[in-house]
Amino acid sequence: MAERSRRASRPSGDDRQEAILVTTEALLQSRDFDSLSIDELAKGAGISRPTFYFYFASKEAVLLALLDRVIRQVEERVGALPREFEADPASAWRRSIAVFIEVFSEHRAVATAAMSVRSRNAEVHDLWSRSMLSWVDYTAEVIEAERARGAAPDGIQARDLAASLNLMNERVLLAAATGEHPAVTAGAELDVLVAVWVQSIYGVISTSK
Amino acid sequence: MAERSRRASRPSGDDRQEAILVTTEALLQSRDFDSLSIDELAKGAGISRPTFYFYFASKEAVLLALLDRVIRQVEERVGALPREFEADPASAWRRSIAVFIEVFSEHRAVATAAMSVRSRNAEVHDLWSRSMLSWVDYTAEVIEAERARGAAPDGIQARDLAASLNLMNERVLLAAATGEHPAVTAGAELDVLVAVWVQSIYGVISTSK
DNA sequence: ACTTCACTCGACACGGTGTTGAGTAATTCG
DNA sequence: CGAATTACTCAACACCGTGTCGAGTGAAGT
Repeated sequence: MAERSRRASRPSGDDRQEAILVTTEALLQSRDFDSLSIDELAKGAGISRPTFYFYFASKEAVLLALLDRVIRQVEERVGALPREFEADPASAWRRSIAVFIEVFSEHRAVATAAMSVRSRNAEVHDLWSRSMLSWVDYTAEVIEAERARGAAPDGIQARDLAASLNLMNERVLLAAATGEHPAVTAGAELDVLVAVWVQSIYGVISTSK
Repeated sequence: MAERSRRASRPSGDDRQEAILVTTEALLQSRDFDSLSIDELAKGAGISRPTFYFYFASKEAVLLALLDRVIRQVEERVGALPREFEADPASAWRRSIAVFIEVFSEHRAVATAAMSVRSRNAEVHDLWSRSMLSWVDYTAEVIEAERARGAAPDGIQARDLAASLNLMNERVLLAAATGEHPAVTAGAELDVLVAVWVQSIYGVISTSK
């Protein structure tokens, strides 16, 4: 929108804003979000602390901007996926879940920082909530469609199932990203998650005692 | 162990320690853990801020003590449960999961505070991790036993499945406790979680296209 | 009686946050 | 072209919460 700086003696505002974002994500690779001081982010971007406040209201606001980019990326990639569950449902679910895993691990630092800040910061919480909500909606919709066409058996509320599965993914991927214990075997996350999803959406209990 | 205070003019150390714990859990009912200052906890227990440090090294240490009690309670109650999966596996799983839900909601405030602090505090993180680990171990053991006796079909690693399911429970219950969105329909948590557990442990995919 | 031990707090130093107010360099406008 | 405006910058300050230090106090043990 803005036609900017044609050879400015000091870097333009957009550059500095970007520099703050880049510095923050870089520092986040090796450091805890909480341990970052605004002074560090400012210094990293080549500005003073007060100047930082010209661009962002707080370090949480920086994280919010970073998280927003990551979420947009997931949305883009998930949106680009074909919605074909008829032929091979397991593969279709697998493709969707794979997108999360990819983006989550590409931006591990931002994702884990966001998860840890979520409980204290309303904006981060809301942004994440809203995305989760849209993924849960999508999941519930597909489950209902699968039940309608007879591919999946009826059971608990589709929306509750969808919420549980999505929350499971969030937590399992977070555990994997931070190297927590317990966690799913490294590298097996996709297989394991898909197995639970498919099992609980399409599975029936074998009554053979 | 210690034979204490027979009529002391000032309250005994144990009383004050307890007062800090009580005050903290009380404040946590209505307030964010982060928003609590040590001064408030001290004032609430009728002591000065420096005196607080005589009893606890930080407010995180108070939370750690509180969390420890909650975890012990879960362990006690789960340990008291009969381990009889043969006759009615679904009910057996349901009983175990129900214990978590009960204790979790009885001490909602402590549980949610602990979850939000976990990422910043190694001791809280480790304490919780250790408990999760023991629950995952137990779950994996039972799954393997169920597979061995032919009640459950083989599938992904029992330990990975156990980890995923336990992490799902943690996250779903946290979402419920904090009134997040998305969350499972209030009151339906137990049914939903049991459904997913049973389905993914015992279920087989209906191959009827 | 004096020593020791458990406990208490006033006062301080420190570190991080957010704001204020004065300044400078490009840009726009008459 | 020169003046006003806009965009940006930072030194300095006020504030708040943390953690520590060192001097106390009173009960219990010897």
